[in-house]
Amino acid sequence: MRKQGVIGKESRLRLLEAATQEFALNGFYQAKISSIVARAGVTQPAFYLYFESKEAAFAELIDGFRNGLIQVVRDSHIEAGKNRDDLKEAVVESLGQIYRYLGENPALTRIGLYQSAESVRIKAEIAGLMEQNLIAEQQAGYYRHDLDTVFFAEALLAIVERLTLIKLLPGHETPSKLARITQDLFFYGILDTKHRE
Amino acid sequence: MRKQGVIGKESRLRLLEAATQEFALNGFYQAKISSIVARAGVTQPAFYLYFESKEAAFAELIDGFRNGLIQVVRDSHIEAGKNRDDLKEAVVESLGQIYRYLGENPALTRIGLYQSAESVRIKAEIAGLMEQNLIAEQQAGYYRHDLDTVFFAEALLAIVERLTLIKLLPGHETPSKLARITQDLFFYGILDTKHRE
Amino acid sequence: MRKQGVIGKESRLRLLEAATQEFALNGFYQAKISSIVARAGVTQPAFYLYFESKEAAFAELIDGFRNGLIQVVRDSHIEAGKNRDDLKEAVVESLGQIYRYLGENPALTRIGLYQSAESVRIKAEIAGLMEQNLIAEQQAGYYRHDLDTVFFAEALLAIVERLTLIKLLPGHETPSKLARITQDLFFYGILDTKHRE
Amino acid sequence: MRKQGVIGKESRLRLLEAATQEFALNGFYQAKISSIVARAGVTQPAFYLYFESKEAAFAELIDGFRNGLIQVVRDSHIEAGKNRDDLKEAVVESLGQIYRYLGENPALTRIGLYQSAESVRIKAEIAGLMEQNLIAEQQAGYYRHDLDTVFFAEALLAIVERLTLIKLLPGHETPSKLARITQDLFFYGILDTKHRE
DNA sequence: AATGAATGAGAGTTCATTCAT
DNA sequence: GATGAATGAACTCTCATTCAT
Repeated sequence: MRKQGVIGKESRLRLLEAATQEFALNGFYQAKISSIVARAGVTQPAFYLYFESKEAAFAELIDGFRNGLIQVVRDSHIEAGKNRDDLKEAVVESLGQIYRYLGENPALTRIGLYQSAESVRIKAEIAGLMEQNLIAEQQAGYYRHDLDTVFFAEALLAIVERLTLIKLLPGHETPSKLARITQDLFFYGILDTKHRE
Repeated sequence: MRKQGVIGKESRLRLLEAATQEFALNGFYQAKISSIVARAGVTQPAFYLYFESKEAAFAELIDGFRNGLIQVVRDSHIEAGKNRDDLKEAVVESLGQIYRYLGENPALTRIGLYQSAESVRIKAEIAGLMEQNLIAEQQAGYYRHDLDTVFFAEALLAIVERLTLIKLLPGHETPSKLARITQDLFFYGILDTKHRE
Repeated sequence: MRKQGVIGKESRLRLLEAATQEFALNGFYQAKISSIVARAGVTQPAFYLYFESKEAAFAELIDGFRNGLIQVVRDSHIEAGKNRDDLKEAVVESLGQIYRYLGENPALTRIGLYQSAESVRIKAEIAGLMEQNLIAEQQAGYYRHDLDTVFFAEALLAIVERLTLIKLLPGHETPSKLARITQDLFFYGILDTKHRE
Repeated sequence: MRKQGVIGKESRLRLLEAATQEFALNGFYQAKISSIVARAGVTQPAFYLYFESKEAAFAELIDGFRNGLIQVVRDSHIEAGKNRDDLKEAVVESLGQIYRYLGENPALTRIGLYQSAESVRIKAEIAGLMEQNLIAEQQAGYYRHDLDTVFFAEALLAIVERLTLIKLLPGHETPSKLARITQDLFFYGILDTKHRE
C-alpha cells in the first residue's frame, strides 16, 4: 500500500463504494470479498492492494460514518436564550440535520447503525453526546427539570434510529418531515388535552 | 424426524436451549452447529435428528418468540372508560407486561429483536399490533386526535426496543421501572411547563 | 477432534505418514496439505479432523522424532571401567544405535535434522546431551583431558549429521559401518604414525 | 535486461545485497520479492529489470558464493615436504582461510551452506575438492594410509560446516581459533594417551 | 437414539510476475 | 531507468451437512 496516483485513488474509491454496498446489504460476515471486487470491477488481489483485510476495510467505513455522525450530533446542540417558537424550530432543524446525514449516507447508515457489532458502541456514543446536549438544554430551561436525561437521550436515539430504518432509508419520508414528527412527539407528549385537565 | 420418545424429547430440548444461547450470542450466521451441539453435549448428526437444518432450528426459535410477543402485545390493549389516573396505571401495567416478557426471555429477545433478518419483520408486525391498540385508545379519547398513530406506534416500539437492549437485558433496570419511564415520557412530553406557557 | 474409533486412528496414521513423506520431501513451507491428503487418500477437511493445523501436524512429527532421538542419545552413554578394546566396541555400539535410529526413520530424520527451523534447536539439544556423555566419559579417563568437550560434541554431531545425510539415508552405508568409521576417525586422529613420531 | 549505466548498476547492487540478506534470513521460499525491494528501496518491477526471476537472483548469489569457496578450498592444498610442525601450521592456515571466507560472507554462507537445495550440491562439490587435497596430502605421507579419504573429507566438511554455523556466524569464535580446534581434533584424535597404551 | 467419519463448497489471503506509461 | 497498477494461481482453513453403523 504505497504511494498512489490518481488511478489508484479511483480504484480505491470504487472498492470502498462497492464494499459499502456489500456490507450494507449483507453485513460484515456475509459480505464476500469476491462480491466487492466484482462490483468494483477488479480482481481479488486488487482489494489487498488498498486494504489490509476485510476487517480493515470495514473499520474504515465504520470510522468514517461514526466521525461524521459524531460531528453532526455535536453540531446539533441548541444554545440558550431562545423563546418557545424559536426553540421548536431549532430542534426541528437539529433533528433535520441528523436525519439528513443518515439519509444522505443510506448504505453507511445501514452498516453503522444496524449491521455491525460496532453499531452498539456507536449508538452508545451517540446517545452520550445527545445526553450532553440535552443536559445543557435542560439547564437552559427548555425541558422539565424532573426529566431523566439518560432515558431521554436513549429514547430520542431510539426513535431516530427506528424512523430512519423504516421511513427514511426506504424513502417514505423526508428528513424534515421526520424531524418535525420527532419534535412534536417529544414536545407535547400524547395525552389528549381535554382528557388531560 | 420421526416421533420421539422421552429421551429424544430431552435431547431436543437441550439442543433448542443450546441453540438459543448460541444464536443470541453470535447471531445466525456466526452461530456454529458445532458450538450448539457442544453446549448440548451431543454430536453433530444428533442435531439433524431433530432439526432439518440450521435455518429450521432458528425459525423455530424465532417463531416461538414471535408468537409469545404477539400475544403479550395483543393483551396489552387498554379498554375505554378509564379516568386519567387509571389510564396511567393501565398503560404502565401494559408496558410492564411487554418488558417482563422480554426480560424473562433474554436470549430469545436478543435473537428475535436484534439478531436476525426476521427481527425486521417481527418488529414491523409488533408495530402494527401496537398501532391497532393505539387507534382504539385514541378513539376512546385517551390521546390527542392529531397524533399520527403510525409514528406513535413506531416510536413506542423504538423506545421499548432500545431500553430493553441497554437497560433491561443487562439487568440495569426492572421491567416496572422501564414501563413507568416510558409512560412518563410519552404522556407528558419534555417541555418545561413554565417555559410552555 | 473428539473420541476416535479404530477407523479414525487408521486415517490419522495414514495422514501422519503422508505428512512425514511430504514434509521430508518439501520442507514445511513447500509441503502442501493437498499433497498430504492426496497421499493419504482423504479429502482436505479430513486433515483438520485430526490435526489443528499444518503447524500442529508438523510439530507432532518433530516432537516424536526429537523425543526418540533424545532417548537414544541418552542411552548411548558409556559407563566407566572399560578397557581400551571394550571402550572401542562400546563406542561403536553407541554410535551404531544413533545411526540405526536415524536410518530407521529416514523421513523423520530429514525433517528433524535438515528440514526445519526446529532442527537447529534439536541439534543444539542433542549436542548438549552428547557433551554430557562425553564429560562423564572423559572423567572416566577415556579421553584426553585437554579435550574441549563442547567442540568435541559439536564435531561428533556434525559428522553423524553429515554421514547420515550423504551415506545413510541414500542407503550407501549401513549404520554399523558408519559407526565404525566415526569411531575410528575420532579415536586415532589422522596423522600418519610414522610421521607422528 | 539491456546494458546498464552507472545508476542501474547501483540499483542492481542494492538489490543484490538486499536479496542476500533476505535469502539468508528466510531461505529461498520464504524470502519475498516485496521484502527485497523494500530493503533496496525500489519498486517491485525494478527487480525484474535486473533479474529474470527470483530463482535467477538466487542462483546468481549462490554462484558467487560457490565460486569463491571453491577457490579458497583449492588454494588450501598443502604441498609435500613439510615437517610435522610446519604441517600443523599449514593446516591451521588452510582451515583458517576457509573459516575466514565464510566468516567474511556470513549472509552468503547462510544461503550457500544452509538455506537451499543447492547447498547440498555445493557441499558435495566442496567435499570432493577437499578429498582431492587430502589424497595428495596423504600421498605426501602426512596422514595414515588406511584413512578413507572420502569419509575424512566429509567429516572435515561436516565439522567446518557446523562450527561455522554455531560458533563463527554468531561471532562466538574467530576463524583462527576454529581452525586450530579443528586441526587439533583431527590430528590427535580423542583418546587419552595413558589409556591408549 | 445416537455416533464416528467424512466431505463439497467456498472463504480470505499471499505472492511472483507483468504491462502500460 | 523506473513505477503505479493489476493479476493468475495457489494455499490454508471452515462449516453445514450426510452416510453407514
